[in-house]
Amino acid sequence: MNDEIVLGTQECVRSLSYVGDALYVIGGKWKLRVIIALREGNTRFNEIQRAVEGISARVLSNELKELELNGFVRRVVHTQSPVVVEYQVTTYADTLKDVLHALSDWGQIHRDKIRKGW
Amino acid sequence: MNDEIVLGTQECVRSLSYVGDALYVIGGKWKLRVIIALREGNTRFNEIQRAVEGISARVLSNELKELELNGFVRRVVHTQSPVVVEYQVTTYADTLKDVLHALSDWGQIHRDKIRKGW
DNA sequence: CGGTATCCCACAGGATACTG
DNA sequence: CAGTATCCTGTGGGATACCG
Repeated sequence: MNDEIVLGTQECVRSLSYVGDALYVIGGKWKLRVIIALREGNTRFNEIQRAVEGISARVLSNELKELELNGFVRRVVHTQSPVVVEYQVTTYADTLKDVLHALSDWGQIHRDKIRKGW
Repeated sequence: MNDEIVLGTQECVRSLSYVGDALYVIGGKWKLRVIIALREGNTRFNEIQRAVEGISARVLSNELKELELNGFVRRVVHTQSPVVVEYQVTTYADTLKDVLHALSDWGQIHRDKIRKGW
């Protein structure tokens, strides 16, 4: 088995377009980070903002709306006082598990490479 | 085995930063697409440009330079006439294999979801 | 707490033209 | 073919202030 050549040309062409689709929804600087923070167990707005270092309230607000539109997040308002807003990851966000793992693993590989000075 | 809860809090914190690192180098609209095109077997500048739909020469040129800086690509000039410039993926780019697969698989999942109207 | 409103700007990246 | 040069625009996103 040669696992260097993992994709034939046809598969690559399709891959190119699938990856394009993926990047379209989960690309950008913040989307995946916010999802990770949510999966980490953060549900409240300010909690998430603290978890995702560097994100502003405005941007977080926008990201959460988009994530909701794309079915990754559910916004739940508990109307009993005190009124509490919760952001819950949906099961659909779980489908990103492999992507998240792969990226995290690779980030680790890359960081090591940098640290060792190549 | 509960594979819904895949990461503990500590792991997630680290994951967040690793994914951050990863996105820093391979984030953006074009990087992964260019790498896929290269892995697909395209080596010449115009070939790559044709494979990566929508990318302009200016942007492709920049992306290739950055990818070279990050060790994903090797620029080889064959000085025998006719002079030919080739872009070769390095073995380091192969470490992205899992990321690419995960993204491609997920893109497919997502496209299906959209197609079915959720 | 959970946001919104405003203002602002750097920069990714598009369009087009041109070159050795 | 393999780019570079120029010019220009959109928008992602930072800073700050404010609100119920």
